[in-house]
Amino acid sequence: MKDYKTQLKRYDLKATPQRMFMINEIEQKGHIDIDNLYKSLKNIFPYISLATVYKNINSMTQNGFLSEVKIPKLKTRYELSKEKHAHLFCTNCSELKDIFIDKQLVTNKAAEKSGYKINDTLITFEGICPKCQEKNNMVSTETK
Amino acid sequence: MKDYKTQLKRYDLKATPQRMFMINEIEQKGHIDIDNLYKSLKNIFPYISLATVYKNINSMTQNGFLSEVKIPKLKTRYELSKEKHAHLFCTNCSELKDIFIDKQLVTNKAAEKSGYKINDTLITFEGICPKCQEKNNMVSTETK
DNA sequence: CTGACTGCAAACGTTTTGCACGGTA
DNA sequence: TACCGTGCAAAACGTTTGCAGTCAG
Repeated sequence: MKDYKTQLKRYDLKATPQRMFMINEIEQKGHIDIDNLYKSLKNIFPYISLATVYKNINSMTQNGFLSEVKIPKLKTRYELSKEKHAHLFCTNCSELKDIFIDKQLVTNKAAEKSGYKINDTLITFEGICPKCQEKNNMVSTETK
Repeated sequence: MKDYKTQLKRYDLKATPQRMFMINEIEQKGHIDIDNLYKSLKNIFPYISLATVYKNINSMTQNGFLSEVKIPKLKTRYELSKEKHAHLFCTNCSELKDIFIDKQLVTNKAAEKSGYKINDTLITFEGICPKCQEKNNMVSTETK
């Protein structure tokens, strides 16, 4: 567990217990949406307000401490900002994972073809994760 | 202008005037959000209801006739479903453009590294479009 | 001690729903 | 003619705001 306090200070945010636990929860889960975050927080702070969760998500997202991850047909999830990466989304179990790959080639190609000056490349791969592939195989074997 | 009527029939949807114009508008604009679509429709159908727009967007999105385009910090925009492509988004003027590039290489790399069976690769490039680059240069030249 | 943060309640904006009428096939 | 689609109004949902009290620095 990293030194969130110092990081928050850098963003002029106070290290309240609610906020500390929010960050901890986001790091543990990797990616989480507002509802699930709120539910987790309720276990520790029964009187926490949804408004507080929103206010903190917003303040931490605005200054770049957190990032939004938007995927079609899915509620927005949040993650700690980290070095550039892509996302893997399992359309079967909804798992969302980071993957670190080199985007340089495809980015260069797009820049060349379009004339855009590209500052960021967002990639989400949708498919079936290894675990779900296994499960599907077991099922199709059973039903033979 | 393509034969929307036949396409709609394939999806068991009736070709109402409202729906036909929605599709036409989406094709013209390329990508559009609910609000702007509603405003355009009002010009032709002054009594059209927002509920109708939502209902049609939903029915046409569910069966794949339309696709959602979600970009961080932006309202969801809709486009006609078409062959796989990526998106270019200008963070200066908010233009959203299609770009047809080969995603095979980066997709293969991700599949190999992760073990996922990848069915779709969503890519959005964020940057500055050629027009805005020009404008910026003119400004910086003027103020020299 | 002071300003930022919290919880609560109300406000606000967006999306969905139910219903009676009208239009497409 | 039979339903699906429309418009309207209300409901439901998600998010933001204002305020008074509390806590971190």
